[in-house]
Order: sequence, then C-alpha cells, then structure tokens
Amino acid sequence: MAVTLRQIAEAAGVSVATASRILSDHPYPQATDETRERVLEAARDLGYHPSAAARALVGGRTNVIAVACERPDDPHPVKMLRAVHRIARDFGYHVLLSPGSEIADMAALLHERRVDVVLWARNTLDGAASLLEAVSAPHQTIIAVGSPGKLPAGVLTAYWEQSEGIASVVDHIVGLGHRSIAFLAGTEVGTGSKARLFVEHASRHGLTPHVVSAQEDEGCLLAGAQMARKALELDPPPTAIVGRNDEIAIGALHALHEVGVRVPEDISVAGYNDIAVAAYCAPSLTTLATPYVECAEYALGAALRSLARRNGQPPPPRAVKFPTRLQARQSTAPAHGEPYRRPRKWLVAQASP
Amino acid sequence: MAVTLRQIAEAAGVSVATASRILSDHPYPQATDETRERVLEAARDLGYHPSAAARALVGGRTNVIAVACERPDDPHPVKMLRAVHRIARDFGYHVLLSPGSEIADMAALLHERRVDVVLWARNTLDGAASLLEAVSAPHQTIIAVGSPGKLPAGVLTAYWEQSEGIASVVDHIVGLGHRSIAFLAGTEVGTGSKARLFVEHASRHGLTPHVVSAQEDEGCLLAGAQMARKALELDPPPTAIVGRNDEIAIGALHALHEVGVRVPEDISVAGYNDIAVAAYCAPSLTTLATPYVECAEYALGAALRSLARRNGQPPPPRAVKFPTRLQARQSTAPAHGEPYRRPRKWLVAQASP
DNA sequence: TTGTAGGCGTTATCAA
DNA sequence: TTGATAACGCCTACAA
Repeated sequence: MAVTLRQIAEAAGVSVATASRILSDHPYPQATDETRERVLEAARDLGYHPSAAARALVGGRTNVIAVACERPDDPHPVKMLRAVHRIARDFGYHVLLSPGSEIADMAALLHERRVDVVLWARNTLDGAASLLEAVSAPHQTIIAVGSPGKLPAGVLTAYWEQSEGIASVVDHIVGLGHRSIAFLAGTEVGTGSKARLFVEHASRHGLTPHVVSAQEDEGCLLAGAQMARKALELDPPPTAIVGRNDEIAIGALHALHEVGVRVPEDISVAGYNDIAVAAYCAPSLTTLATPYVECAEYALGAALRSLARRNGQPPPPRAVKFPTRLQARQSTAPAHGEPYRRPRKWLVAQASP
Repeated sequence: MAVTLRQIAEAAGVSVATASRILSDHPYPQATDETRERVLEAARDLGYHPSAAARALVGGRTNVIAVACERPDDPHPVKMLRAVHRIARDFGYHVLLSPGSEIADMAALLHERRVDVVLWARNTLDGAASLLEAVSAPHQTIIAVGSPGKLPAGVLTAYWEQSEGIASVVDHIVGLGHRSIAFLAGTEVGTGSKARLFVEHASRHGLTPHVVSAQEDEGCLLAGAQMARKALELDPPPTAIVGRNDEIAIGALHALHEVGVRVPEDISVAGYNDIAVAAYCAPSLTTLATPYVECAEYALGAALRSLARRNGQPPPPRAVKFPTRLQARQSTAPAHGEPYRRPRKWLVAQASP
C-alpha cells in the first residue's frame, strides 16, 4: 500500500539504484539533471516516503534518540526535554521516551530499537557508564546530563555540581542572618544527597540545620506541605526553610499560607531548580537555577554534530561543568533578631480555616 | 557486532526458521521441548536481541505510538503523557514524541516511521480526520483525545465538552454572587474559544463579562500576570477573575498578591484544567478538572487492545464523551455586596514593592 | 552517469 | 516438527 523505491524507479524509467542515489541526500548528487528531475517528479507525484525501518536495517542508523530521566513529567525534566526536542528537530532526529528508564530499559532500546543516542539524565549519573556495555554499533552514543554523584567514565558528560548549588543557597540564607534553618529533604537521603551537602556546608558556618523527611508517594507538593508543618513544630522553629526542589518549596509555601505564617516576613523559603512557576508563586520563590537546559543543549548538540558526519563517530568522552546560579526573589528576606516563635494567631488560624 | 538470529541458530544447531519461531512469541510454540531449550539457551548465552527494524520491515508493525500535542512541556499535556506511557508499557509499545506535531509531522511519522498509532491531542481535534489520509497500512490507527471544536470523522475519539466545563465555572462564579467578571483569554480567540463560550453562558445569567487578552510568547504565567493587572484597571473592577487555563490563573494570583489584593477576600480567581500545582497555590486554586487522563486511557487502551489481536484491526471509530468536574478550592468565595473598588493601599503597595 | 546484484535481520510460506 | 527460501524496502560496491 505504501509507495516504494521500485515503484518510483519504474515510473521514472530508471533503476532503483539511481532512484536511491537521488532520493537519499548524497554528498555528490551523481546524476544528470534530467534524470534527477524525472525521479524527483515521480517521487512527488506518487507520494514517496522512504521507509525508516528499511533504512535502519541496511544503514544501522535509526535517527532516534532516547531520553532516560527520572520522572519525565516533573517540571524540571520537562524543561530539559523541551530543549532536547528543539535540537532533535534541527538534526532530523526523533525522540523516544521509554516508559521505564532503568538501565535495562535503555539497554533494550540500544539493542532492539538501535537508537543512535541515549541521553542519560537520571540522578545516578554514573549509570551511564554501565550503558556502554549495551552499545552494539560503533556509532551509538551515550551522553550524560545532570549532577553527578560520581562522573560516569567514558561518556560525554555535561553537569553541574550539586555541592556548589547547595553552597550558594546556604550562603544566601546564612547571609540574610538566618541561624535556625530547616531543610526539607523528602525521601532523598544518603551520601551525596542534597540534605547531606546542605548540612555539611552549613556546618562551615557553625550551624546545624534540621533535616525533615517525608514520603513522596503522593508527589513532592504534598510532601513539601507536610514537611513544612513538621518544621513548624521544631524547637526553636526555623526562620528559614529550604526545599530539596521547587515543588517541595511550593508545597511548603502553601502550607505556611494556610496556617497564616507570612513569607518572607515570618519565615523565608527557598527552592531548588528554578522551574517556571517559581517566579510566579505568591510570593515569588527564591531558588537555585540549575543549568539543566544548557547541559542538554551542549551534550546533545555535540553528539549529533559528531554523528552528522559521514561514518560519524561518537564525540570524544569528556566532562564539562556548567555553573549554577542563585535566583533571589521575594520569598527570602533578612532574619529578625529572634528566631520566630509561634504566636497565638497560628492556633486561631488553624482552628478556623 | 550485534547478535543475529542466524548466529544463535548455528549455535543451537537449528535453522533460522525454527529459531525465529521459538524466539518470537507465537501462539503455538511449535517445537520440541528439547530444541526449544537449546535455542533459548543459545539466545541467552550469546545475548540475542531481535532487531526492531527488521521486524518492522517484514511485519509492518513497529510497536511505536506517536503523540501529537500542542505543547508537550505544559503541565496539562504532561499529565496525559504520563498515562500514555503507563499504557504503552503495558502493551509493549514505545512512545515517540515528534518535535513538531503539525499534521504534516504526524503524516511523516505514519509514512516513514510507520508508527502503529497516532494519538492526536491537539486543540483542533478534527485535524485527526485529515491524518487518515496518511495511513498506508491497514492496522495503522488514529485516535483523538481532547475537547473538540468539531468531532473528527472516522476516528476513535475520547473527549469532553468545553462548553460544559465553562458552564460549570460560570455557574460556580455566578452562584457565589459575582456580577462583575473578567475572563483572561490570552491569545485564544474566535468561535468555539473558551472566551466565546464563557461570554455566551454568562449572558444566560444576564451578565457581560470582560474578556482580557495578551500575548503568550513568554508563557502563560507572565501573560496571566499581565492580564490580571489589566483587569484591575477595568471599571467597574471585577470581583472574580477566570483564567483560560491554570497557568494563567496562577500568574494572576501572583500579580494580585504583588499588588496587595487579597484572594479570595477581595477578588475570586478560578483556573481551568486542574494541573498538579493548582491544589498547592496560595491560596489553593478553584479550577475545572478536565478528564484528559481518562480520555487518553480509554482511547489508547481501546486502540492497543484491538491491535493486540493477531491481524489486529483498528478499533471501530466512535466518540465517547467524558464528564468535567468543578474542583472548588480556596481561591473563590462569595462576592460582597459592592464590586470591589481599588483602595489606597494598592497604590502604596505598588509604589514600595 | 547508470544498472546489476548482494545483503541488512526477520518472518512466513511451503515442502520435507 | 523442521528446513529451505522468498520476501520486506533500501543502500552500496562493483561493473558497465
């Protein structure tokens, strides 16, 4: 039912070979202008579309890139995916999103779908290295984007240092005079976690922030609200609250608003990542801008440029660091002399919502 | 470099045909248990992975579904994409996201990539019908999900009625006693637009709401903030503001907060779609929940079930309507007797942010 | 410049 | 139950 090369070859009165040469954009379009014209016309008239499957079978390339990220529906990854799409289009690639994106899922994509590029953007950035075992064609490329616990070996990596970002946040909060600080960690724990880094850096200022955790099964927003309420129970209560990500911080803003705590007058709140809504919270959210988009652009651009060359090889593996940037907004302000004590009105507000 | 069927056939001492029969899950696994075992073992040892390209070439099926939505990075589509992924995984499909998703882009996907299913979730729902011209294999399926201006003919469609949703919002706002209402439309205009529907339904209550528009190049959040400021200039000023979508409403909340207008005491605000953050705004946002996810689940489920049958045909085209639901939260409240007049403090607040 | 022919990895048909 | 073998649609030496 679909139009094939043979059909347009017959229609144009040439062999399939000539038709192929003309229709697949070769470096040197070796053909008479006249035959060339005939073939193109036939292709246009019959509505010819080359079969990606056939091309992939003979050529090896699929012109597909797969993206592996933790939760492709969270605002932060979504920001990056947008950039991925733009670049993919520029190079004539399509983007495959696997429902799962564990190493095994990506390995299957490399093996069976023969995707040309895997963009690995999961938290465990060094997982990208184990994917190298799954490449079965010389052109297949793995690139990593994110913030590494440990840099993946042998993989082009564009990254930022979580410790730098966390340090910026701590310095900002401490610089505003806050001494009693709560970090809302959610489920993320362990070495190299943001909570750990936060505590480490705060200790350089002689401070010991509280780390609050919570289940995230119902989403970061709810968890953030829950943790904020927990934080208010601390003694002494914090004058500043920092969320592991913006959604947690937004959940916290919501909970504080409900209880009648003013931000930033009573408590300062900061987030992490700088997702789109952060600038439009009430009040707008101070947050750390991570270079997710820039990293994806760099890594994917490099990979696709390398592949674009005939017999293109993967780009040489190297690691390029991008800077983070603190985005100060309205939700943080100088601390008062005293750590904030729960006033009566909270109880009133809580009692009659 | 990749392991092929021939290799494992040789290793197992059988022909490629038998190997194929055993390794591709046939209805009747016609083979001796003994040879069966040998083949499976060889496949396991050598690490065999069938080539999707080769299978697609001979079988026609690609096990890929493509999704066309307006802006795959907006929260609302993203909610739906999550459901799509879950279902795709259950049926062993992959999801292809085209950078562009115009009709032409999807047609190309049908022609060249030979995707099995196109899920059409763009605003112009009847565009799905024109895609039918691009199907070149009998199993290829188009399904439509969203809110139709006009129902696409010949396509399985799961939809909700925008007019019902808008009516719910109007009834809610008017029921609270609001008479002076502004609808923030952004760039969406024309017949069948939400603004038009809003005005129509409000007129049944004897009301004439203001329609505010704005560019959305910088995103709905900013546009929402701008339009809210415009709305405050109206005479009489509105006591209720309704956004065309939740992001516009959230932008409006932000602008009102900045200017010192209290929500819902001074002005009520409502959104549309019920994205995740809506429940976590400050105050939480009253909004209309659209059944995007349910629609996608229904349509995609039906399509993939039909295709799962051997020689599976597309599902019979029909249109199934899903209900919308008003989600009342804190951002809307009863109107006061008088339309709200701009008090002095606004000017003060504006002068000293 | 053009045509011939072989092969990419798999499935399906037919005969053994 | 198994094994040859012919497609599937395209690309690319190689030969003309």
